[in-house]
Amino acid sequence: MTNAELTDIAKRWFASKSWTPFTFQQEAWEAYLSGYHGLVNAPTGSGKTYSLVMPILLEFLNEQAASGATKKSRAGHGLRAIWITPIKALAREISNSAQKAVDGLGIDWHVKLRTGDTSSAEREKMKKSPPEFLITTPESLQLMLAQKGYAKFFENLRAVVCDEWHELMGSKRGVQMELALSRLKTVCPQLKVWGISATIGNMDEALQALLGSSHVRGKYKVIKSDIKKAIEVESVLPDTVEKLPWAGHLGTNLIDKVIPIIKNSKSTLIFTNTRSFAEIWYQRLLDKAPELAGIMAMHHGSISRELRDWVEDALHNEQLKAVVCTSSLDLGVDFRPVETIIQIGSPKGVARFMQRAGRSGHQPGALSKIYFVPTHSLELTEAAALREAIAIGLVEDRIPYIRSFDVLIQYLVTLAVSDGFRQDEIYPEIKGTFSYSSVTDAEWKWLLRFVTTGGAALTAYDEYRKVEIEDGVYKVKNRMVAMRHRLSIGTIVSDSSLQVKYVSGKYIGTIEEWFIARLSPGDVFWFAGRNLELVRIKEMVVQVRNTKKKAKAVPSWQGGRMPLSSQMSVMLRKKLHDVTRKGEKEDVELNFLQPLMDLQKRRSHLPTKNEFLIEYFKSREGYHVVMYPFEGRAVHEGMGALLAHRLAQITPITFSIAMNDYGFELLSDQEIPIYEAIETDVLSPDNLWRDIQASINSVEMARRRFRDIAAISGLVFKGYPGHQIKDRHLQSSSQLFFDVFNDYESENLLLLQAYEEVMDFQLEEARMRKALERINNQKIIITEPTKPTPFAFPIMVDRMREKLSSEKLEDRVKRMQLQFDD
DNA sequence: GACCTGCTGCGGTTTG
Repeated sequence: MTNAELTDIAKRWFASKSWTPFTFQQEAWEAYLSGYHGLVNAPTGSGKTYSLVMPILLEFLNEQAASGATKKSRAGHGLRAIWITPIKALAREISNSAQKAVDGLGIDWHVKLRTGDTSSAEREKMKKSPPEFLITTPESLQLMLAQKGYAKFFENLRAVVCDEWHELMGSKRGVQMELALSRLKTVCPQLKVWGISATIGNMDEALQALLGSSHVRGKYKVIKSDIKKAIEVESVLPDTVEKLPWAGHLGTNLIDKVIPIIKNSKSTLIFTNTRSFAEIWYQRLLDKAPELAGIMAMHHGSISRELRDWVEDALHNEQLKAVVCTSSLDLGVDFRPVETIIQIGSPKGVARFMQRAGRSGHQPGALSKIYFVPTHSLELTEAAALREAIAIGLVEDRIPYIRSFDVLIQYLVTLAVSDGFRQDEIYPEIKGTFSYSSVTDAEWKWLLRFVTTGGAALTAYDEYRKVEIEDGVYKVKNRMVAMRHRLSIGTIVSDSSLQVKYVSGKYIGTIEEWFIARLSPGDVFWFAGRNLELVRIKEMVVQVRNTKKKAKAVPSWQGGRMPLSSQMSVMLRKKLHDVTRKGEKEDVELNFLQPLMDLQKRRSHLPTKNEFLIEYFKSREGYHVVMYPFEGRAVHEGMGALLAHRLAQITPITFSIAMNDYGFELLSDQEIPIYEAIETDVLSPDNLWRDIQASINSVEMARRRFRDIAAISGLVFKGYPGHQIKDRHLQSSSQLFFDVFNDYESENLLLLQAYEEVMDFQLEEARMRKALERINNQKIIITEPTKPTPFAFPIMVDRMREKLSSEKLEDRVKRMQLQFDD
C-alpha cells in the first residue's frame, strides 16, 4: 500500500464519522508516513490528536500488509507508540480518541493508560505484555526507564508523540522528556519523534528542543494548522472613569457590570489570577446574585480533585451556569465549550489570554468572545494591548531550560537504577539533546563523580555514594537507594500544605500552614465556596465543619509571581505611545482613559515611545524617585536594586524599593541625587552582572532557589507517600547543602545552577539588559510633580499595603485620593 | 465592614 492509499483509508474513515479531516491533518499523515519527524502546530479543539494517531495506525497497517500477515490473534505486537501528555485528565481523553480510531480502522491493538493512578497489578501486567499504544506522562515514562529490562520493553517502539509540547518545553518536565527521548532514540533506531504544540513565539526552538541535534541529520517537518480563530475582546467599563480605582487588584467594584453578563449567557467561565480572588469573587457574586446559588461553582488547584471533577462534569452536562476559576481550567482538557469568558484583571500574557478566550466558541471558525474586567484604571491599557497583540499574532516564547544539572543527575541515577549505564554510551546521547549540548567533558566527569561519590564536599558520607561502577557499568546496587529514587522521580516540587477535611473525613482541599496558624478553633473561614468552622488541627489535617456563621478570613496561597510578559510590555508601551497622539483612538479603552491620561500629563508627563519618564518628588514620607520601564515586576525588582546600589555609590543613601508591573519606586528620607545620577549613566547596561550581584542578596536568593534543585537532584529525600517531610525540614536540609557547597565546593554544578536560575528566572537578566539598552536610547524626561500622578499611585499603594494594616491603608488611600482633584 | 495578588502540573514503599 502506498501512503496515498493509506491516507485514503483514513479519509474514508473520517467521512463515515461525518468529520472532514483538515489539510493540516492530511499533511501530518503524509509527512509521518514518509518517515519524517516533526511538530504539528495546531490549537486545542482542532482534532490535532487524529493528525498523529491516524498515521501511527496506518503505518502499522502498511507493515502488516507488506509482511503478508493476515488477521493475527490479538496483540503481541509489543509497544508501538507512546503518547505523552502533561496532564492525567488529558491522557484519559486521548485514550478515548485513540481507542475510537483503533476500533474505527479495525486494528488489533490495545490502548492503555499508564499514570500514577494505574494500579500496581495493572502495571505488572503491562510489563509482561505491553499494550501497543500507551498514553502516559513524562514522569511515568521516566519510571519505565527505571525498570529492569526497559530496552526490551521499548524495542518495538515506532513513535513517541509529545502532546502540548509548548507546555512541557518551558519547564524541567520538558528537559525530562528530552532525556528520555535521547535514550529511546538509541534503544529503537527506527523511532519517529513528533510533537504537538499550540502557537508560541519560538516555534523553531520548540522543534530543536524536541528533536535535539539529531534533527540536523534526520528529516523533519513543521505542519501548521490552517485553522484561524477570531477573538473579540470587550472591556467591561464603569459609567465614568472616576468609578475605577487608581490602584488595586481585586476588581469587585465592577461586579454589578459583571452579573448581567453572566445572567445573559448560558454558561460563563470567570478567570481570576489567584485562588484567593476566585474565592472572594465567588462569595461576592453569591451575595449580589443569590439566585446563582446551585448553578455556580468554583475551581482552583487547592480544591480536591474530587470536587474539581464534579465541577468539570457538571459544566460538561450543562448543569452549571458559571464557574469562577484560576488557570486550573485553562489547561488542555477539552470539555464542552462555554458561551462566555470573563477575565478579571490582567492575564499578564497574550498566550494565556488567547487560551482562555478559546474556551468559548470552540468549533473551528466560531468567534471566541472574552470580557476584560480591569481592577484599576491603568490596567485598561492592557486590554487594548492584548487586542492588538492578538491581531498581529504576537505571542510569548517558551524558553527551554538548559543545563539543569539537577534533572540530569536524577536521570543518570534512574538509568543506574534499572540496567545501569556505560558512560561512553550515554555521554553522546546527553550531548545530543538541546538542553545539554554545551556540557563539557569536565562537567560530565564532575557529574559522574557526583553520583558515585557525592562530589568533593560529600565524599565522606556513604549516603551520597549512590551509584557504583562495576565492569565499567554505572549501577545502583543498594535496594534502599533504588527504592527511594523511584519514589522521588519527577521535577515538580510541591510545597507541603495541610489537608482540609470535614470531621467526618471527607477531603475538601489543601491550605497553607501560615494561614491556618492565625486562626483558633471556632474561627470561621471561607474555602472552596463554603463557610467552614475550624474544629481542630490533627496530624497535618485541618478538621472543619459547615457553619452558618460568617467567615472572617479567606485563605490565600503563596504561589509564583507572574510578571507581565515581554510581549505584553512591548504592546503596552505602544498603546501608551498611542495615547500621546492627538485625536480619537481606535481602542475604546484609550478614549475612556483620556481624562486620566490628561491628568498624568498635567501633573507630570506622558512619555512617547522615544522617551523614558522619571518622576522625582517629595512627600510626607520622604523623597521619591519613580521610573516606568513597563517591563514587569521581575525586571523592576532587579532594576530597583541596581539603581539603589549605583546611587549609593554617588552618596551614602538607603532606600526602600517598591515595584509593580509598570514601574518601580525608590524612597529615601534624604534628597536623591537623581540629576547627577542620570548624568553619570546610572541606567547603563555596562557591568550589569557585577552590579546586580553587588546590589541584591544573591546568596539568599540562590539559597531559596536551591530547595527545588536539592529535591530534584535527590540530595534531600521528600519522604514516603503519605508521610511527606515537613516544608521547614526540607528547606533547612537543602540550605545545609547549599552552605556546605558554597563554603567548600564553589565549583559544584548544582550550586552554580542555583545562581544561574536566580539571574535567568527571578531577575530576568537578559530582559533587564535589553530594557536598559532601550532606555539608553530614549530621551530621559525628569519631572517634579507636586501631587501623586496616576502612574505613581498604584506603586505607592502597593508599598504601603505591605507595611500597613488594611484599615490604615484605606485611610491613607482616601487621603491621597483627596489630593487628586485639581 | 472593607480590604485583600501571586497559577499549573506528577509521582509514590516490590523482586530474584
